[in-house]
Amino acid sequence: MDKLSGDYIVQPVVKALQVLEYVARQGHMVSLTEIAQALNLPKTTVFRYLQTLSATNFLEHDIYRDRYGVGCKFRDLAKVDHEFKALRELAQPEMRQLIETFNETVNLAVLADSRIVYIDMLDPLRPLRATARVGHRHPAHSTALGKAIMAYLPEDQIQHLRAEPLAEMTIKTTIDTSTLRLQIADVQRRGYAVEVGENEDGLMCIGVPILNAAGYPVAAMSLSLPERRMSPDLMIVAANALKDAAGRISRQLSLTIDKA
Amino acid sequence: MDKLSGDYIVQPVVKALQVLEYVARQGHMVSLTEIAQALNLPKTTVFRYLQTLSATNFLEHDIYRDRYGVGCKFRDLAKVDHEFKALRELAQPEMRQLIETFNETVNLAVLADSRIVYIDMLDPLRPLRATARVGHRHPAHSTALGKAIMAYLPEDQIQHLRAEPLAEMTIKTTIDTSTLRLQIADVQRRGYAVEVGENEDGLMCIGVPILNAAGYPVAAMSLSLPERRMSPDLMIVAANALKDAAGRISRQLSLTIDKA
DNA sequence: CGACAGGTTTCGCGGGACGGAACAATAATC
DNA sequence: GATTATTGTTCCGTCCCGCGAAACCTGTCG
Repeated sequence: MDKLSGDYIVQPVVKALQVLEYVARQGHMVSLTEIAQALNLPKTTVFRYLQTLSATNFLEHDIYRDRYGVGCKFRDLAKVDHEFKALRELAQPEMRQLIETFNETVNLAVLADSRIVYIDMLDPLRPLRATARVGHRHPAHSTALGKAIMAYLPEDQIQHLRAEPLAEMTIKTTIDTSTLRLQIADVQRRGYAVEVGENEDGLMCIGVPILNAAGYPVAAMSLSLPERRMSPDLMIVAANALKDAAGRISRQLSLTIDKA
Repeated sequence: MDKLSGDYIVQPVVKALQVLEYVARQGHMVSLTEIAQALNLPKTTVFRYLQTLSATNFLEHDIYRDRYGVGCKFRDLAKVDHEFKALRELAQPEMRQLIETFNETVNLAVLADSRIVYIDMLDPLRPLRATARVGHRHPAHSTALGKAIMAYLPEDQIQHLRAEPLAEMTIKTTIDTSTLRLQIADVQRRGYAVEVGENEDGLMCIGVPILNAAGYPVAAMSLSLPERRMSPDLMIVAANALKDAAGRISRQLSLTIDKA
């Protein structure tokens, strides 16, 4: 009971989490009284927490035998977290390798609400570098990351992404849907996406998708650098390096993640 | 806001869980203000929940960049739950098969605090049947389930189990440590454990271990029946059926559970 | 039928959760 | 480097609501 009683510690939350923990550790459904005795809490109090935890689906209440077990919300969150963690950990060594090879910013992103979200990033120690940060969002159509993911999405989901008009990030941003469609076809053929100054002036990006076992693009990885530092040779080398790295990540993901 | 406002719903808990959920779903570390805005809650309130969730290790606080992510306690619980769930689901069909074949009680149990805990159970529809229920505990040394697990435990852990004197459940209970040692050697040789009237008078039990990929006995499965219904023939058949079933479960467990 | 265990409801009290506002620390901008 | 903006932390008074003892209900067993 050291740090669990500070000024900013909310007691109901602490106790409810104790209940949650106790239930999860038992491995079988448990009764109200058992929990109350094990945690030295009044029956009434535990009852309220169980109601609350069940209402939020963190616990599940078997009404018939009045027992409580772990609920679907908890399992959902655990799964989501597990997958993100696996993705980031598998991508990490590949990203290190890439930044070491090219000395340019390497990004990892996923699609959320029709936009891409950066979930990891490695910056070189150079003065000039990309300005995006982990957690920032950009439109899918103006980034190589977004184009890479879109190219491997089922047709109906692509449609959905173009429901609202395409935002114009810079003068070069592709805002015409039929042009975008052609670009996506290119990505499908080549296996990587390129964007030059469409998202931020003077910056370009090469992006590749990371696929799960079912071939669905769960994420994308990119190399981001100033236009002036690009050359045709570098483009080929970088695109291939990215494709190889993403392929390795995809393959390992399929092994790690539960199919269920 | 339907069932989240009933009489027995504790508001602080509901809101803290919303914070937890939001953080888990982002896939990257997030800031206080971002959470507060996303959930339409006052900064101060979110601050308190974050402190509380961090203090309990459900969240992790990166002090350097003031960002919050999923914590180790949450991941621990998720892992424990996942393993129990996998065990129960893989064992289920085998247990069904066994009860169909023998029409006697089938038990699934794990070791906790030097005692075995029943985590699943299938009863036949016969009048005479075992009285234990899911969640009940018995001493390890007086049950076939416990002996089966002990026989596959590393030596130092077996020692630990015999630290306190062996409780005498019935007149037949093995309370002599050297006798117990001989029984365990038998189990190691045969691959299954037998107990007759040691835990409850008139009842006997045949138990087999379920091993994980490392060969550690994570659980045990047993067939439990009245002594009078047993015969030498039945013993052989049942022991083999149990060993086969447990082997299949063990093998599938190794595939399902993350090695990490 | 009476006793008992386990879950649910009631109710009055008082602590502590609440959140606005002030403050501090850090980052961004010029 | 000065200034502004942004974000995290602390303070404090209000009042709500979380608390828990006790009463109540329900099903089970001897």
